[in-house]
Amino acid sequence: MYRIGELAQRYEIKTDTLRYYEKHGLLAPSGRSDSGYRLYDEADEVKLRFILRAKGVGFTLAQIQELLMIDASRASWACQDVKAIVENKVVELERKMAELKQFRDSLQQLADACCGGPESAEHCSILDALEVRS
Amino acid sequence: MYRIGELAQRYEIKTDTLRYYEKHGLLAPSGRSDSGYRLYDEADEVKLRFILRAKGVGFTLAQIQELLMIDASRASWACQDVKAIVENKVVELERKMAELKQFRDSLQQLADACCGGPESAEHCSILDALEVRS
DNA sequence: TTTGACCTTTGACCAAACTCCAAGGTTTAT
DNA sequence: ATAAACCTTGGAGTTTGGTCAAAGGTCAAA
Repeated sequence: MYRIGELAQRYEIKTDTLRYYEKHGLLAPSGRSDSGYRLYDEADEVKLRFILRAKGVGFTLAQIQELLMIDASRASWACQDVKAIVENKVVELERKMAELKQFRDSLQQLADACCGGPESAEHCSILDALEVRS
Repeated sequence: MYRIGELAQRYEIKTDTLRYYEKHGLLAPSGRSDSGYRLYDEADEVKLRFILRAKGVGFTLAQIQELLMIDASRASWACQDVKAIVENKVVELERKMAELKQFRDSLQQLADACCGGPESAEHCSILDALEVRS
């Protein structure tokens, strides 16, 4: 069982952030010490990792909370419902990936076309690079 | 030349958002009518599309402003500098894409493994799905 | 010429996701 | 036994990115 400071330090977040997650129903410590200190266990840590990864790929805390609640109560859901929700998220992620890929390809083409020398970048327009390709 | 309402409507944003972008140095209309109405031209629209696309792939307005300023003053930059900046952005985008891909693959595997039937989803854990694969 | 749909500005307000502060209790090392 | 480094709560403040409202000016159609 870890105290809040240890968990925060290991994931490079503030203790305040963990308290914020608790307050907003995302991650409650599984216990408290006699003196009232929050105590987190391995399962809490798994949940935290999930939260941080999901946040990293652009989900809002509200969306993450939804996923966590589905997961926590999955015994009372039907497989087909969970599958549908997960497949929706997959579609959402793929849309995001496609957007990112287009953006990257455009910038990559600009970088490739740019001589990279010491002369003026007059013709290296970032706006133009992102304009043409749909 | 379009007025603020027309441009806003075409990009499904609020007129207030365009005024906000102007106030924060992202997009100023290229002119004003006699009566003081903002007038946007084709180049402003290109810039707006850039802003919306960049925002769509997760850049903050501050980062977008930076790119716009580099673009606007590129005549006074060296090719190598612009190329370096653009290549940095490409790396950033690729990191994001890799994260997204991992997340999607994990969820996809859960969806694939899930029977999708009417029985309890006890064994379809979203947290578990995202846990193992690094 | 007046009604309705536009536009202007200033300034307040909002939600999300933290982040900090104050006042105090706990633990641990010396 | 006392200082340093933790922890508690409650509440206030911050940043980002808008969004709304008030009070008024403009313009086109009937």
